[in-house]
Formats: sequence, structure tokens, C-alpha cells
Amino acid sequence: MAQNNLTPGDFTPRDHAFYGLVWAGSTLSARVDQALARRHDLPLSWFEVMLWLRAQKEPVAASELGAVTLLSRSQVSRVVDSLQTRGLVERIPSPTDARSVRIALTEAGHRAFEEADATRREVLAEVFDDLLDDADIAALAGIWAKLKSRPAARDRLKG
Amino acid sequence: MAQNNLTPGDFTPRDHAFYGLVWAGSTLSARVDQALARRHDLPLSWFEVMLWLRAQKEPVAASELGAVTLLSRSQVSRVVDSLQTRGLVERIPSPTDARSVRIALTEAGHRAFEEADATRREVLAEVFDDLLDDADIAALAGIWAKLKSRPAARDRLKG
DNA sequence: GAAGGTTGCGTGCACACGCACACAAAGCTA
DNA sequence: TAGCTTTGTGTGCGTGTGCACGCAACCTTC
Repeated sequence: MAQNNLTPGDFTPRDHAFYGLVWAGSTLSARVDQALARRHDLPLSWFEVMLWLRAQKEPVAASELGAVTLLSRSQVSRVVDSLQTRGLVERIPSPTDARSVRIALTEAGHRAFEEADATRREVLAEVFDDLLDDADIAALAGIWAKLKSRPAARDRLKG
Repeated sequence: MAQNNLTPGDFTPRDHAFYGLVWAGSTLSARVDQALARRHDLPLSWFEVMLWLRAQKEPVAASELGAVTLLSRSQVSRVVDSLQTRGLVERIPSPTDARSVRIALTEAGHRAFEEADATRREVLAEVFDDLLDDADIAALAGIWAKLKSRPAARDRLKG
């Protein structure tokens, strides 16, 4: 088994920030994903789509989901397929653009999301409680706001 | 195109911290991965293995790479295959345990890593410069250290 | 209205990943 | 030694993802 130190010794503070961000994000999402899959048979990618749909009063265009989530456009298309098969979302043709498809949660989708979201909060509590204080959480929120504001950090290739 | 606000309105600070970590980690790794792939034809997973190998003076057991990186054991096996095919690493049988395989960078591997690492630092500079200050970076390093310290946050399923 | 370019959505293909399993070698017990 | 368990490593298989492409609808210009 390895040494205690998880990082090479010649890391700069910026290197630590980068690797810590990637490592923490990956580990957290893996934990939530596994809990959602085990308890609700619901991948995190599905959950993320439902999260955005829930926050919107109006049906959301598929292109908007691709722009606003971590998912690529093709992945949005497939995730919506799966959610629709389970009756959790519905596709609504746009009244003004015959190409555009708007997506909305069904009643069953709202219920499934609430159950899954409780699991997500539970997992987060396990990891965060007694570990990160309010100052840490505030710092993370501030850093995220800064990164979001820079287009170079937001643009990703979508397919 | 979406609204300015990238998050639902009913997010708690903890939700922001979680989503920000996942989002920032995913976006950062995607940017670095794309730059490495485009300029050096080197996936980020390969780079991560080389990063750990470079920091060690002695050859590293494959199991240690699986424990210390974000990669699963099976993925380590395959990545080492690929790196070996390109002559960037070599497998060295352990003198004390005939099951164990120790892995080390070749001379070409050291050179390839240095070139790729320059690209990584360059991408990081694009994203971080004039955006995150020293306090932010220090905060991230501290938060990462806390998360690492908790086994529940570290354990991942490996295959 | 016709032609050319753009946008929105979906899909075939290749690839990477995790899981379960197989196998060999080591350790442990009698 | 024999037999069982544990550990280190590698691989077949199924699944999910991104990329490149296709198609249809929209928009602009003439």
C-alpha cells in the first residue's frame, strides 16, 4: 500500500488546486452516482436532467439542457429517451419551431426526483458533515462563481 | 439559450459546494484532457499514471497505482499496456513476489511527461490566472486535504 | 419561390470504463 | 506436503459516452 502522501512532492499550490478539484469532483460524483443507482436505479446523468427540469416552470428545450448541464447534446438525447421510456419526462413539440423539442417532468418524474434528491442530500451530509465548515463551503461557492464567469472555463465540446 | 443563472434557485450552500466541485472538476479535467490529446495524443488517464511514476524513485507496483490514482485496477492494467506499447513505461517483475509487477517510466517516458506537463500547466494558467487568487488556491488545497483525510470520501469501487 | 447556409435533434461507430471472473502465486494451518 | 484462503494481475462482456454524420426545419438573400 502506498505512502500517506497522496501527491507528488513537487506540486505547486496551483497543481494542488487543480488536482484536488478534479479528484474531489470525481469522487463526490461517483459516490452520489452509486447511491442513486443502488437505491433508485437512476444514473447521475438522469438525475442531473431532472434537476434542471424541476427548477423550470416551463418545458425546457433539449438544446438548453445540453448548454446548461455537464452532458453533451447527444447524451441529452439518449438520457431523455430513457427517462421517457420510464414515464419520468415527456417530449412536447414546440409551438413555434417544428425542429425544437421541449422537455418537461411528468408527475411521476417529480416524485422520483424528490426521492432521489433526498438520497443525494444524505450522501452529501455523510461526506461534508464535521469535515467542511461554513467558511469552506462559502469559499467553494465563490470559486465556482468565478470559474463559471469565465467563458474559457465553461466551453466544452458538445456532440 | 438558457438564462444567466446556472443553478436552480432552491440550492442550499452545500448544494452549491457539491455541484461546483463536480462541475469544476469535470470541466477542468475535460479541458486538460483535450489539450493533452490534441497536442500529445495522450489521454489524461495515461498522464495521471506517468505523473505518479515520475514522483517515485523506485518502480511502483500496479496495485499501488490503482490505490493512489483515480483509475480502477483494471484500467491501470490497460493503460500500462498502452504506455508499454509506446515504450513510455516498462514492467519490471518484483524480485520478492512473482505475482507483483512493478512499473517504471522509461527515458522516453520521462521526456514525454515533461512535454505533456508543460501543456497541463499552460491550460491551468489560462483558466486560473487573474481569476483565482492565492487565498482561493489555499482554500482549495485545504479543503482537498480535509476530504482526503476521511476514508469515506476516498473509498471507491475498483475492478 | 429558389438556393445556400444555419440550427436542432437524433444515431452508427469506436472507444473507454467498471464489473465479474479467471488464473497464478503467496501465505497459512495442520 | 496437502489443502484452503488471500492477494496481485489481467481479460471478456455489457454499458455509457463523444465524435462525426445525417436529416429535417428554419432563415436569409436574391
